[in-house]
Amino acid sequence: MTELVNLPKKRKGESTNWWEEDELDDFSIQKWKSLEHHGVIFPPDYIPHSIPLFYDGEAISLTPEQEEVATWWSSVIGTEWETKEIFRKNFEHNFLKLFTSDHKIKSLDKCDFKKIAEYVEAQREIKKARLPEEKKQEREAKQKIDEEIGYGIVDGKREKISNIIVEPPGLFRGRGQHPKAGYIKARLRPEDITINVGKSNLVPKCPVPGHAWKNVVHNSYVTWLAYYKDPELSFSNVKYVYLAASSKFKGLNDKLKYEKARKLRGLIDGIRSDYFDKIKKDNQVNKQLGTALYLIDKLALRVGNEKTEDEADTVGCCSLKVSNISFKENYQITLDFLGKDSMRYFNTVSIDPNVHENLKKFVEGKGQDEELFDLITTSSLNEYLKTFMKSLSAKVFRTYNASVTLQMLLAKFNNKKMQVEEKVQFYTDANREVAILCNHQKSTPKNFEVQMEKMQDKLKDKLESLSLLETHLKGFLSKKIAQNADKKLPTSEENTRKAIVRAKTSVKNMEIKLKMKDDNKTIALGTSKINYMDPRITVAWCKNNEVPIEKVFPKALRSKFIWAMYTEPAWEF
DNA sequence: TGCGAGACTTGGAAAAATCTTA
DNA sequence: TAAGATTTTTCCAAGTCTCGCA
Repeated sequence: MTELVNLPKKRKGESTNWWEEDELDDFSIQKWKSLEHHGVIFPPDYIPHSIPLFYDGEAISLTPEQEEVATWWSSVIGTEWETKEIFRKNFEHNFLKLFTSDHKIKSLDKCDFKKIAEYVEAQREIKKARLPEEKKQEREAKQKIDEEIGYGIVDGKREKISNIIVEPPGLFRGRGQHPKAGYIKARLRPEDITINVGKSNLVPKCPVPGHAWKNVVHNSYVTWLAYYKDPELSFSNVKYVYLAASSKFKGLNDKLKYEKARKLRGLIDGIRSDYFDKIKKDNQVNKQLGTALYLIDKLALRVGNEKTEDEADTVGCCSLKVSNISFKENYQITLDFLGKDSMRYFNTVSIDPNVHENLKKFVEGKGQDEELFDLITTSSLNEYLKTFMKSLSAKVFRTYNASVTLQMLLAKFNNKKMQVEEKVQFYTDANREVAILCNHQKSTPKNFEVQMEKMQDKLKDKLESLSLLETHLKGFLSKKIAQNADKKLPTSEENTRKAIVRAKTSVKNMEIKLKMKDDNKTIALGTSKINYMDPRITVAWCKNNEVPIEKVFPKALRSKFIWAMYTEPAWEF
């Protein structure tokens, strides 16, 4: 077999790779013994441009603080954020708070940001028009900083950090109908940052003169290097600074995740028969547990934790409402709800008759806004799962089903003679099935229709030249001179035949490309690749079928899944 | 038991990088 | 060889799930 993957060569006796170590220290308890890093860095200060805002036609000069916020709004103009009601309302509320109560600015509608927006646009153009040389210099400067402070040292090993620059201030872009979208994210200071380093390691120097970190801790039971929380936004989550995906911390956890899903594979038959028992004969609580788990297993739904009022109103399995389900003939149901990131889940499926009957009962006598599964919680469901395996939880089913589906689909491959491109397409088709199962969507790309038309035109051209060649060939066969002899057509019968073969391939490739583009229009393939499908399935398949791994895993994924790159061709999930 | 804090994974959009094409 | 298309990476929002506390 050819060497398909460029891997670091192992030296004799060397075992510095965590995935090759027989005995891993108990990672579930203590994560590290020594931890050293440079802390975080802050985005550059705001540089005022002194362009006024116009209010009722009158130029109003702004303080730097007001101006910065006005500039954020200006950069939103022309996007859908500008007209999004909640975003607009919250922004107005928070923007007006920056002015004293006797200030004449009282309403966003009367604010004219045109001049600032022009400035923002001009800045964009300048950035876009940078010469390649400038871009290169910028990139190199960035890399230098990254090289200097973008790494930490964990137990003596140098590891990449994923996010050393703290989040810049700006407008909070909550998805869907997030009730707080449009709020102002504050500029963070060192006094907002808690640093985590080893007790005997150097505490990173605060990069802002005259300031100090909020706190320095030595917590070896966690993997974060620092955390912060926006001091102004009560609803905002804590943000952590972690090592990059290629690190041991992330890689080991990732591997453990897939191993857990593999364990589930061994238990799945028993679990399925158990939840079918619950579905059929137990009491109401158990009926709901069994039914919910059935949906999670069959449809790869998320578990659906309760949400607070400060979040968008989305649901998962346990939080489904009566309004999200409708019943069809032949034991079919339609689920229609907004899931994570307010992505719509809309699916009509045939389900088990007992489940169908249960669901109908759960809905009986309830209002549209009431919970379908009112007797269970995500905690009680996960507790039920713990009876099968200590570490089992609902999300493992998504990992398990995604991986099993990929493996099953890839196993159907039986044409090693295919071109690599066709093999990759086969893989992509399998990937897409998984993405559809997990409901990973993306919005239709800009200009999609135009691009499709262009491709259709090209295909038409190709078909035309093919038929031209075929006519030309007939000319040879009937010993007549072809009609289009003036055009550049092959001068011999043999060459014409060859040209026809080439043209046919070209047509076929174009058709495939066109179909792929259309099929992938709203399907996001990356999420399942990055998070759900065990990479070892992909690596083994690639090795078996002589597909270079870089055709399916780009650089970042290859280093994220470095632990899976040595997988044997015979490996199975 | 219910709840919120805390830590970690998962997610789509946008930016940046790279490839393709006229 | 620049513009456009496509792929890859970055960004940061939004999930899951455990744990400790009242």
